Amino acid sequence: MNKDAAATRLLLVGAARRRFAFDGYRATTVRDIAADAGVNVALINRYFVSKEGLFRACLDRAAGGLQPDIRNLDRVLDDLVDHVVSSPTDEDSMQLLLLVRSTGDDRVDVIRRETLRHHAERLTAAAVPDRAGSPDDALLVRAQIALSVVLGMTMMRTATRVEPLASADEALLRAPLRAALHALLVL
Amino acid sequence: MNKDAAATRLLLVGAARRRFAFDGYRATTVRDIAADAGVNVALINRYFVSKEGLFRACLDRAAGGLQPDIRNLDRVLDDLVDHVVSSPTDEDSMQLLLLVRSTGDDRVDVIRRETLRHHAERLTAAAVPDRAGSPDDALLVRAQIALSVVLGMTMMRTATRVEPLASADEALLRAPLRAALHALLVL
Amino acid sequence: MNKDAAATRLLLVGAARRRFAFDGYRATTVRDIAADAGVNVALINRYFVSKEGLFRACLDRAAGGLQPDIRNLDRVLDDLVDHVVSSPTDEDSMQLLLLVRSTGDDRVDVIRRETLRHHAERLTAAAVPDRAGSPDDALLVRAQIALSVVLGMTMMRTATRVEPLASADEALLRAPLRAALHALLVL
Amino acid sequence: MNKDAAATRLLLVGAARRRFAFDGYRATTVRDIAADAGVNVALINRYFVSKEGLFRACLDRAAGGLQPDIRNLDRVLDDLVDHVVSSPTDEDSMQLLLLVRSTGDDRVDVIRRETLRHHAERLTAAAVPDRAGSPDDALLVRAQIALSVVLGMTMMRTATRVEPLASADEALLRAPLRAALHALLVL
DNA sequence: AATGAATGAGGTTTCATTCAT
DNA sequence: GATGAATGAAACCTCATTCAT
Repeated sequence: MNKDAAATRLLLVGAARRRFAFDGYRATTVRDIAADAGVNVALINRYFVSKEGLFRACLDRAAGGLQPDIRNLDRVLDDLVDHVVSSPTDEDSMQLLLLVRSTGDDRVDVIRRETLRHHAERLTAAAVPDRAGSPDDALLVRAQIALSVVLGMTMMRTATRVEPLASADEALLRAPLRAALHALLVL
Repeated sequence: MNKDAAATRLLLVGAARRRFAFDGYRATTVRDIAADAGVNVALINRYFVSKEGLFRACLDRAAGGLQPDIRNLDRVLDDLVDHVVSSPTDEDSMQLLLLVRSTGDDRVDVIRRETLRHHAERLTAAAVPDRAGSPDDALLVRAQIALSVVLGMTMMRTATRVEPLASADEALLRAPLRAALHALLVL
Repeated sequence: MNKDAAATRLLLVGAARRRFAFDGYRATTVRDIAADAGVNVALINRYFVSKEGLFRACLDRAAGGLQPDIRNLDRVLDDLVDHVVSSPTDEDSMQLLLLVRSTGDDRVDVIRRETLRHHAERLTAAAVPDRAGSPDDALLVRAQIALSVVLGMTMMRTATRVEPLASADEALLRAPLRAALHALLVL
Repeated sequence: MNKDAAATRLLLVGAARRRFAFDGYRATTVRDIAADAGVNVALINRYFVSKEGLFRACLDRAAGGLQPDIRNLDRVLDDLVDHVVSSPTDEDSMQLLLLVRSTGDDRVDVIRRETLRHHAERLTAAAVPDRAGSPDDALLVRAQIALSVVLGMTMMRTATRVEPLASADEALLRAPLRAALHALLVL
């Protein structure tokens, strides 16, 4: 019995992120999460009020990752590629998946969409620094397509687990992925 | 009160495809599907044994779509692009989404993965006709990344509905999407 | 297995009225009610949406009873007395108890209070027919005190079961009860 | 952080009486009581073993109130009337309510019934002093009906809050209430 | 003595499925 | 063949209580 509340919360959020990202919101039960975290189910409600509250907490942390705040487009592309190639193993790789997992609650949906839009705006800022303030739709669409690539691949590799993509070596992934992103973001 | 069994089955599969693709497997209830189809709930079990059986029937039909059986790579790329731009409105646009919706049943998962792999092989065949019989992993990976692009965008447009991507005009989508696919499949 | 929906609803409402009146809203579980009615628990939600919906349905029926729509005050007093003396055995005797059982839901509380007030107004109309339209507070208070007597005794006899009151013979109850009501309503 | 155990107990019993009387036993949570008392929840179990133990402690104190140990019937009637008119505000007014709040535990029920019966006997002693030792059922029933009046009105005024009764002025209540009690207890 | 963390039992509700007409 | 009724399993959540500090 661990008597550290903060640690327990982290345990729960960690377990929840994995389950939500991998199995989807509806398919994961709070008992699954609690079992993974090794704590009692009731603590989910105690600390996060509801299953949805726990999901929201996962989103909050997820919003932190995938932050390309550098002005160097090359570095940004590298980050995106890194994000994908590390996907089945890395902790952060599930953050993007969380953003497409629906809970059925409208307020959560709004947060999800805003977060995704925010990421896209950051990408456009990196791609066309001089027009950073007011990106037009054409640019945003390109950025969001780029995010779609990352998202689609992460799904295929982690959730759907299609071979050979899922267990493909880093060497096989980097070149084509970078080519695709390059075609989208470098004008 | 439709006395034509075959027609009822079609009605159910149609409604189920929409629901499964859009809301996910767990989030859609058989009552939703039956209501959409305008038939009695019990008929789902009568005709498809179980909810999972209905999903399997949707997969069977889904496997039929997205068949690039032409040897012309240009046409194939056009088909993929068409698939995406028609996504929120078109009936067939949800077929790919079905392939990433998990049911929790392992046997269904196998079918899903095989279908996706099959699609990838067809894509490689179109890309490199002379090596059609035995594609190497590098080619398959490229094809699956291409599918990931289509898949990721379809999710963003239909399920997640991120703007401006979701309601972007065809004119804004075609060029970047085609560029990305070109970078992936044309060597 | 009874396949008559209307009959099942009646069964449930009947069992619920007894339980709610006797044990109180919070103390009665939907499983208790379903067991008493001899039907499956899920039917409560099917037919009445929620436990609270079932309670509301009980209130609706309860509102029908205890209707002294006769202009003869003597008859009205007799009715009230009858209501009390029949209390532990009679079906209708629990209707007044329902009106003081709180659910915690504010909307239900409003209904309860309105129903009680409505009963009081009817009583005043019987007591002072010529001022039926606009009873003043003094009259309403007297009527509500009379209702309190009926209510208090019903509680004591059915829920609390204090002896000798609970099993007191009709002969012992009528005279004092009627005297009290007379003192309240006959000016 | 009160270091005085006795004071903490009083705080808890006070808060519990209010909650139990007003909301009922099942509807009040031990956390509510602890919060009202401003102490930690675990102390309820520490000092009173269980929620039921706390209720029992409330009953013990409640038994002390409403003691018409005077031989003057007029004074006794005044006390009863006072008890009712002071009901929404006064601390002691909830003591009678406690006596009709069931916990579901049979042993507690016995205590409750005995306490109520005891009160009735005291009333008969005041009404007919010469037969104080062995009251017959007819007298006890009259006394218990009188208690029912007080109880019913207290419920209507505090728990159900029916208007105009709940906020009726003392002047409007005294006369009819005394008339009813007089009809019951003065032979 | 007091507190916050943790637990387990039990409550309501949802939902896929089966039964009977 | 089709329908509404009925069922049981399981999900989320609440809450009294116990544990460890």
